[in-house]
Amino acid sequence: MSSAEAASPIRFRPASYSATQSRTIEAALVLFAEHGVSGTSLQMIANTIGVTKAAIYHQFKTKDEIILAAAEVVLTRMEAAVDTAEAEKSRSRAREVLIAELIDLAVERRRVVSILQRDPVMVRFLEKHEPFVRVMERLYRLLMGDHAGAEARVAAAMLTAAIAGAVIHPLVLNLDDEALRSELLHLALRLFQLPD
Amino acid sequence: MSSAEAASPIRFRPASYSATQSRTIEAALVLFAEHGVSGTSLQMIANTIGVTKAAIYHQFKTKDEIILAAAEVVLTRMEAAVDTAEAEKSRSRAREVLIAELIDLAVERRRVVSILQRDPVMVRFLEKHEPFVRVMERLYRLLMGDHAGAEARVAAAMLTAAIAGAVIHPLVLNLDDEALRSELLHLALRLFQLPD
DNA sequence: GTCTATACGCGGATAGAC
DNA sequence: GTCTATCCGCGTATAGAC
Repeated sequence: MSSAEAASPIRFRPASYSATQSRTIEAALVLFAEHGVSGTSLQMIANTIGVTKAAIYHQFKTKDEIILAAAEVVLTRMEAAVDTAEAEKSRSRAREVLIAELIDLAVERRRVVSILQRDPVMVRFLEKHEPFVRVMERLYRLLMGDHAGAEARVAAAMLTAAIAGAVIHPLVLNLDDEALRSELLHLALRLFQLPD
Repeated sequence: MSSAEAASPIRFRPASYSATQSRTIEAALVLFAEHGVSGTSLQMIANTIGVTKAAIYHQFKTKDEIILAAAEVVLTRMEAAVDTAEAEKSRSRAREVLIAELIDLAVERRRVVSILQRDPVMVRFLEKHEPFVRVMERLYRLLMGDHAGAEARVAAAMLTAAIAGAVIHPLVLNLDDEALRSELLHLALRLFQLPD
C-alpha cells in the first residue's frame, strides 16, 4: 500500500530466467506435450538437455516450479491479450480483438497452449493459481458479455476448447502457421456470428 | 479367412465384463478425469472400490488393459455412430447425423469423451490402437468430405476438440444434459453452415 | 476372488564433493 | 553449476495362502 506499484493491478511476474533455465523449460514443454505433465520425470528433462537430475534441482526447487514456469510462457501473453481487448470501446470490437489475439498466441505456441487447457495435471494446477483464475474470468466475461445465457456459455466453452485442441490436431499438422491462423479466425468469427 | 465372420468388417469387441470389472472401469474413469491416466495408480482405483491392488490384477492383467477397457466404453458407440452416418444417402445428411450422434454421446458420457481426446497418455495409447485409428479416419472423412482443403481440415479439428472440451468445461457445469445438447448442436451446425 | 507379503524399479528430493 | 551418491515412498506387478 506504500509504493506506486500498489495502485496497478497484480500481474504475472515471470522471473527472468537464465539460459539454462530456459532450456529446461523448453525441454519440459516438449515432454509435457508428449507424455503429459505427470508422465514426465525430472530424469527425462535432465536427459534431454544433457545434465543430471541434481542440476535441474539447482535451477528449480521443485517440479511444481517447472510446471509454473512452463505455464507462464503463455500466461503473460494471455493477460496482455485480455488487457488489450478490455481497452476497446465496444463489446463486439473487444471480442473480435480478443479472439484474434488468442488465435495468434495459440498458433505461435501450439504445444504450450494445448497443454495448458488439456493436460489434467496442468488444469488442476492452474485452477489453484489465482492470477490465472482471474485472467480466465476476465477472458470469459469478454467472450460472453455480462448476461451469460446457455448459448453464450456453450459458445465460449467451445471456442476456447476448439482453439486449444485444433492447433495440435493431427488433421492440421501440415498447415503452416499463417494458413492455420487465418482459417481458425474465419471459423471462430463464424461461430460467434461476428463480421469476417 | 475360413469363417463367415471374416466377411464382415472388423469391429470393436468389448469383452463382456463382470460386475466387479465394470466397477473397476467406472472408478478408473472418474480418477482418470481427475488426475489424468498417468497420475492414476491401481492403488487409487482399488481404494475407490474397496479392494486391494491384487484383486484388481485378478480382473485385468495390466494397467493398459484397464485403459483400453475404459476407452472401449465409448469407442463402440463412436463406431456405431459412424456406421449410421455412412448409411445416409447424401453427404450433408450423413454429416448432420454424425454431428448429432457425437454430441449425444459426448453429453451423455462427458468425462469419458474428454479423457479420450485430451489426456496425453490416452491419446498416445489410442494412436497405436488400430481399430480406433480406423474409426477416426472414417469419422474425419465424413466431416470433411473427400477433398480436404484447409478450411475443412480446420473445421473438423475444431469441431471434435470443441465437443470434447466443452462438455467438461467449467462454464457449462451447471447446464443440464438437454440444454447442453441442444446448444452444442445448434452451434456445431452453425460452424459447419448446416441447416438448424 | 480376495487377501498379505514382497520384488524391483523409478519417482521426487537432498547432501556434499568438485 | 554440475556431479555422484543416497534417501524414502510409491509405482507396477507377482507369489502364494485362504
